[in-house]
Amino acid sequence: MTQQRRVQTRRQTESSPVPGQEIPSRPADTSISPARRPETPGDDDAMMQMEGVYIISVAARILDMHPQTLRKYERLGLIRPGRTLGMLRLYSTEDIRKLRLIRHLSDDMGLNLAGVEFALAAVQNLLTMQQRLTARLGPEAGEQVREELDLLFQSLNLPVDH
Amino acid sequence: MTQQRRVQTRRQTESSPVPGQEIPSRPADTSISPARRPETPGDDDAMMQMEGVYIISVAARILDMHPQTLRKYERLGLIRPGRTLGMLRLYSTEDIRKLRLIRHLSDDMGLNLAGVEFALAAVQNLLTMQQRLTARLGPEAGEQVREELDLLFQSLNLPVDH
DNA sequence: CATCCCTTGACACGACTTGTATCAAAAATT
DNA sequence: AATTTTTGATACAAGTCGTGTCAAGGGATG
Repeated sequence: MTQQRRVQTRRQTESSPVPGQEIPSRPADTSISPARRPETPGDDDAMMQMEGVYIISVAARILDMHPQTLRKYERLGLIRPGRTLGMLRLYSTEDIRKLRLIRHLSDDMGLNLAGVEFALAAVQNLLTMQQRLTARLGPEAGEQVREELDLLFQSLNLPVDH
Repeated sequence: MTQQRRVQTRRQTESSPVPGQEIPSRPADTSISPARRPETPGDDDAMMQMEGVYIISVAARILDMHPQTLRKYERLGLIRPGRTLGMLRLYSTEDIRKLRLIRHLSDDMGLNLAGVEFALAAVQNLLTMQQRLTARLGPEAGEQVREELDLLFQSLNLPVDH
């Protein structure tokens, strides 16, 4: 294989803020009005962690990705960040985590965006499958399923996400 | 979404044989000396079906793919066709099936080859996971796992293979 | 209200991917 | 032996994708 990856420094410089300076303790970070995102129906698995919410520039700096890349990912349906009243994108910690996975799939594993979409759907479906199986077979069998799924994720080079 | 697929007629014309003629009932099809492939160790799941073995030109015509594409797929490690004593590639029915899956992943779903590799590994690992779970939980639970896996494959647009 | 900073959407460019074409040399089949 | 096919390597055209750039508009602070 050795699928010749894109090896660029991933410097995002949209209106390059603070030239030779490291992240200046997040200026306009939490100063954004909440305006919680639509809150997808069956999504209380994560125990209500509303730690951080960032606008696109901050999220891009945290992830070291280009803001345009984040916008394109949204256009393609890979992520769905919340919006403020003024239509500004708001990236939750969950979105950040998902974006990290996307970056890993794309940069490290060489998948194109269609492949990323496939992989994300696969992970999602596998997790719900595990839940359904625990419901059908009971908690102890569900634990065995979870172990096997961990092995699966590991052998597929997917970070052991929750 | 709508990942703009390559829409070409997929006409392979390497030394264009039989210009305006349809497949002439497979001429040098089974007339190839066997020289069975290395037979991977844990691979007796398929019940010894050695139906057909084709050289690259025949395999390419059957699949309506370019011979160079098949060679490139082998160079990338996606398939491992057998070889005759003279190093000619021999494609088994299993290889043909796998190539159909690859074509579906690539053309219909828009995955690049890294994504195809990932998807193939995922399918393979899922099938072995199912076997391991049947071994750990018993045949009846294994059947439930198989049902859920079928649902999974279906929702991922993967043909319900075997 | 005015100014400044940031975001948005759209378009374009450069690097990379990928199927296909072409070639000479070797092998296979007649 | 002669002819056809395969093989390996190289090259090209079209598509993909991250990034840069631009004008226009919103939000926050004075």
